[in-house]
Amino acid sequence: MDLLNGMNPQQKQAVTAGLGPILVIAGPGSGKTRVLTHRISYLLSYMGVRPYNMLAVTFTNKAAKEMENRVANLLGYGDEGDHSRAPNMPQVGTFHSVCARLLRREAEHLPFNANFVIFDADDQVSVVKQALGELNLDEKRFRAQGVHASISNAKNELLLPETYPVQNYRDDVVKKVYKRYQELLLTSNAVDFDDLLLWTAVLLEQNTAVRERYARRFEHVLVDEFQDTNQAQYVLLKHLASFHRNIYVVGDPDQSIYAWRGADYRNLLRFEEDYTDAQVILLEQNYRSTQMILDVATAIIDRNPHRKARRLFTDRGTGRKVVLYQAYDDRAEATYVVETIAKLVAGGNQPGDFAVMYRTNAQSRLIEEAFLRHNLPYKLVGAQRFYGRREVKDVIAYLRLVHNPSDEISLNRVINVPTRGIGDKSMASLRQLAAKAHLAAGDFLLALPAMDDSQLQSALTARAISAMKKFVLELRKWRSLAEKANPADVMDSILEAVEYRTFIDDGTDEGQDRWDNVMELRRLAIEYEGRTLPEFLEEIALVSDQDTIQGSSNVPTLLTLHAAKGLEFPVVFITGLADGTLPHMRSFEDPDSMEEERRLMYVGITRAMDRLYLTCPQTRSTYGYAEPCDPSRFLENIPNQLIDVSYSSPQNVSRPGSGGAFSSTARPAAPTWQSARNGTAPAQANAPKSIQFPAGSKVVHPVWGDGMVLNSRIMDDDETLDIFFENVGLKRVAASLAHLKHKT
DNA sequence: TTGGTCCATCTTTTT
DNA sequence: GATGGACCAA
Repeated sequence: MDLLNGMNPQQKQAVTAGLGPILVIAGPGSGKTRVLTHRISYLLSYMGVRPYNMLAVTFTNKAAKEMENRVANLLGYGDEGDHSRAPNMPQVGTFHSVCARLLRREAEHLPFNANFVIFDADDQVSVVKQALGELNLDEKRFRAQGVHASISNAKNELLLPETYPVQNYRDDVVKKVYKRYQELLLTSNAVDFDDLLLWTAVLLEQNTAVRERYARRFEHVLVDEFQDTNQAQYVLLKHLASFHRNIYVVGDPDQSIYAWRGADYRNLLRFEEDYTDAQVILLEQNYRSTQMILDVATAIIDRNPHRKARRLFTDRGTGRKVVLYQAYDDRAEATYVVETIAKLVAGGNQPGDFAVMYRTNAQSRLIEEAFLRHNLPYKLVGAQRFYGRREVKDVIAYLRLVHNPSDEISLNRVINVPTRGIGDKSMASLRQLAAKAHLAAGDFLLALPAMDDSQLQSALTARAISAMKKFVLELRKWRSLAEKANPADVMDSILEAVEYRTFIDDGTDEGQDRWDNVMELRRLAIEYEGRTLPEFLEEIALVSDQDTIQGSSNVPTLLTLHAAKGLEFPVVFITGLADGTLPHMRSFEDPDSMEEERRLMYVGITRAMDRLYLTCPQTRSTYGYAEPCDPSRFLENIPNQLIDVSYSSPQNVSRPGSGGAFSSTARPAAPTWQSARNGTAPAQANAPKSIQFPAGSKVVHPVWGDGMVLNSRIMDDDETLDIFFENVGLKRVAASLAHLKHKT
């Protein structure tokens, strides 16, 4: 059988396993996606399963698309183009998109209609704020973000407002807000991310007919990244597979990094308990990394208690030691990363071989700046950045309102953007009038031109009424356009009518950037030619950060450790390995969270194929201010023989636990891509060549404060100083990095 | 109602 | 060092 060519016995077993529940525990790089796609092809080609009777679920669109392409390829459809609509393809989708589709189809059984919009994280917080306001609750005491997190957690555990447990006053408040929150969503004909899962799970649980229909249809249900499912997802999968019981799940408890989102890797254990006849298959051989990298990964993850010992082995050879680098500060760290990449590119690596990973999004900034300083291109993974932009949200809100005028969050967002004389007062009156008429504010607004002015005048000023009427005329125009035109045409009509460019592009660079973002959104809309506005809206509501990764450009990738899951790169840098960053300080108190931080590091390490660099700064910037920090405690767990200590900045720095000192060496010079390619390195532009701080000078350091220079010399085009600081003692610093000032 | 300024808060991770 | 809210003058 061609499908099994080149597979190891465990992989073959996993692909050709019989019927019934199957649990595949797949370590990193063990060919998990390959097994899943081959399993699907095997069922279709050899077991006579019809595509219609199969469902495959992933967490990101990117994973779904990749699975689709690989299955299409195996089935001989070629690997080009969009196969999601091909007649012989099974349904492959993310949890959220599969649920959205199901809910639209079954809307008659639900308290909203099939045109519902999907509220994103910002929208959700706005709704919570509105609910808090209506309930007269102190928003200082009950932060909208926090209350929303509680509601979200409740939904992930399938708790409804009625069943929300109350043990203290705050619970009581959350329960009330939760109830009002759901009402507000329904008046907006909206659901949030969590609702997609929650409503689906509840519908399948409570409506026997619907459940039976889907359960009979899906002879085979396959799930990727099962360790990241939450309770809602677990339950809805269970219902979908309840008739045929052919549920095939693939996961790795060591890569569970979404507990904060309600994921529970114990679902893997629960699976074995709920399906006592489940076959369990272990994939242990790693095809990705060198043994050195796997040993470092094992050293980290082995410290987690309650962990079943698992081996990771490879036949890829020993490989090179992992490089550990301590930089003077986070800026120097970023410089080191970029210059090392440039050097390796000069040595023959492709720029696209590299990934730079970090714990928090904020850390990307300095890395980006370092790339920009060296005039080197990079790509940053993060859809949030784009869709979170004000101008992008504005335009999307217009489109959402056109599609679903009940959407009050979008209405509030755009009604006065650009300003058209309809302020908070007028909107409050409008909401009251709408509530009296039992209509959503937007629906009431649409009906407003037909109403008797005299009734309205008691609540609204003539000016407001006329402004609203004018807005309604536009809205109606866009709505009729949306019925026949492409999403991009609707967008154009809106942008022109409201003169949006004049509004956001003030001629400054930032204004130009804002307009560029709008045009980028338009470019995405153009791809939806021939498809409908709701399809466009649904897709942009459910994009994940990973979905924005473009494979084509040959440049380094910058991404969070979370976004790195499922990916692999020849060379990986994990940056910012400082205690408080990784592990994050918010996890210090909670042993479970600390275990998850460790898994996060493990995920990062196991992305690397050939080479791994671990870097940490001695100071980091928080809130814009620099503060000293210690190396990550996780670094202590890596045996010395696996590590090569690279150049460090010229300071005496000790690794925790090792007691060793770093030697002081030159820093590499700054190249550009072209010069990196040619192997020529121009001299560093801003390195001082003469002594600026002679012995005896009094200096001020931004972190360590006042000190006196004991010794000063030029080394490799930089001034190296030994300084005695009043507060922290003797330090060795590089003048180009230390931001020293003469004390006056 | 608008638009300016000033202040607090924020930073974990995201479908 | 960004962003959103509160506050205030016109």
